[in-house]
Amino acid sequence: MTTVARVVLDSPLPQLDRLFDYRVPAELEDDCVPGVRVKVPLRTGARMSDAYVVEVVSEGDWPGELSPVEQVVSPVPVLAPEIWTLARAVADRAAGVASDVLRLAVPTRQVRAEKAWLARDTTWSPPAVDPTPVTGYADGVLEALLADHGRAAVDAVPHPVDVGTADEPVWVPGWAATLAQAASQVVAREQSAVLAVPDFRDVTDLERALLAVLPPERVVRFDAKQTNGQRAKALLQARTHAVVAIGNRTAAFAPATELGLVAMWDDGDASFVEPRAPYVHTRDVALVRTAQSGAALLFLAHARSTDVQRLVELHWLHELAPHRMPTPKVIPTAQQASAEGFAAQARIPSTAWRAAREASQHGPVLVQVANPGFGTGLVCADCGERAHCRVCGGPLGSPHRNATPQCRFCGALAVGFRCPTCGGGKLKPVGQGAQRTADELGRAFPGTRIVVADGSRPLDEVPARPAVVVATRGAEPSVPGGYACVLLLDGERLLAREGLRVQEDVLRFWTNAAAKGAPGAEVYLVGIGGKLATAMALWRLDGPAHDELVDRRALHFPPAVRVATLTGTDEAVTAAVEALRDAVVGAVLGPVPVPEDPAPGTVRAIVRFPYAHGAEVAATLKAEVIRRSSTRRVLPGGNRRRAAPTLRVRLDDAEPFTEV
DNA sequence: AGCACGCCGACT
DNA sequence: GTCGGCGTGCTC
Repeated sequence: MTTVARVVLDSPLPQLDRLFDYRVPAELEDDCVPGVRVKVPLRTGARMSDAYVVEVVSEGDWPGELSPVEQVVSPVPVLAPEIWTLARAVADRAAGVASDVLRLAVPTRQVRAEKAWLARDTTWSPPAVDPTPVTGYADGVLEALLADHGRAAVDAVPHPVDVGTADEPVWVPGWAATLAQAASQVVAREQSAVLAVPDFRDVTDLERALLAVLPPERVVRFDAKQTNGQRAKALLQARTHAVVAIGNRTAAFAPATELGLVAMWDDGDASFVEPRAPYVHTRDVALVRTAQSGAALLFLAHARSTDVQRLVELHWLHELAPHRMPTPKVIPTAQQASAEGFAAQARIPSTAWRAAREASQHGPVLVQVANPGFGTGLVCADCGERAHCRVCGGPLGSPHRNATPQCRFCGALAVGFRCPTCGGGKLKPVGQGAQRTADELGRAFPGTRIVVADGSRPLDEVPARPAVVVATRGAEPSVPGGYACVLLLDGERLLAREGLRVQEDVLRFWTNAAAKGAPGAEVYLVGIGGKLATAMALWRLDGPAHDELVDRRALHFPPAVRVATLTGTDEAVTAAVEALRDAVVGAVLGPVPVPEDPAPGTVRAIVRFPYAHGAEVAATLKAEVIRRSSTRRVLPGGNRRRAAPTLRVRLDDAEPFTEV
């Protein structure tokens, strides 16, 4: 009887994206177990490919003669069976290659981490954990949902929460407290939780919240700033006992044993879009993983994404909102550019300005602005003409107040600027950045400490003392206990952008800043009226998501439908569109020539299809890609260089719709 | 990818 | 007659 290892090759080639059978030599049988890395011969004996063993069987599928496994690279099983199943399903959903997904899920080998893991004390297991009750929601509702393996869109607690003790407070965002409490419920049953958050600061907040309710050996961190060694260690640690795996996109692939909960904070954040093939969104990974594992699923957010709203309207997700919770007191102030001293200069309506000044006497006030830096550009002070670089024609900007204007593109200093239109020699900024607003507020709030936080000057936390904190959207520092008052400026500018997700994004920026306020703090939404202002004032953020989804359904735009972007030669794209003709919905967009022509003659088409046809569309496209990749084009002119693949496929890329 | 197999032009 | 061009196809 022969032992056969079925392996997945570490290759991005779509035609190799299936299991291959190899004979396991007797001397490797002990180590050649599912999950280990191996080297196997491919095509010719001398050429080796890296691979993972997926299963070991006594008889394979392959009728021909089997090549032997060359080497077991390490006896440590790094590919958990459920992660293989997840990668396979995620790749299939995206018409992609499983080994591309594995590259996201499994870090490269780290011998030190493996040695430490092999030398661990296997008799030790961590002490049992007591569940921490979930606060802020009706008694026991979230606990019951977790115990039932339920799924829900959860409105987050909209202010900071103290999860510490009486002597030592630990202030964390409301969502972080809820996720930590939910995770403790799951770990108390000796099940694991996987929690994905958009950015590094969120991981830090969540870790603090978790360590307040769980011992450190129950928390495993996966984040983008980790070294390979740390990631490899975390990967192995996640499988030893029930843990909470936290982190960014890759956390969704953490091989946590006995999965009881998958949760995401702020799934609408663009950081969840994976930039590497097959470009899967963490939300989709979470959905596939819960479907496979039966774990509970929570999407926490203040402003609901249209994607989650769609799942709510399908009754795939329950809705859960905080119980008897003070919400931010949002006061929309339609812009009155009244010439009222400093307030008008700082483009703050007088009511908001008075409230902010009053609040700044006893606590910090948050002012959210749109753009980083001093301003968005410079114009001639006399005629208002946009100032351009004399060297390259790029836009001029000013990094600091009174600094010499500089080209944004080539960096040339614009010394002795003369306006080509009117000959004027003075420039003034257009647009308002954090620094400029801070300067203006410094004059408007004499004697008050002014703090600036933006991309170039990040600040995680400011003390709960009187101050005015000017921050660009997304960079707002936290305050223990929350801000006394929040001012949201530049809303009109944020909404002026074009694109499918603008409204969703702006609501997320606003609500996430508003939730940094103390319970029931006043939040001034400046210059905004209409439905968005009403939704903010009522703190009912599912309304805009529903309205938006209605519009998208009418237009056949995502996420009402799924989309596939096909790029390649005219012939390949046309043939792929033809192969899909029975599955699509709405008009096919294109094929049209790609403006930024990767290779001459490249075209792009966008097809839209219902979710129900997803598996069929993905399989058809994958088959087309395989067909096209085995016959490659030779560039005209006898060029030895290989041409771009004749067909590339990307599913669920909303980017082409952002400029519609 | 990378390499073998296979069917048409210029050479000893 | 055959040596070799690179189009086509496969990899357990």
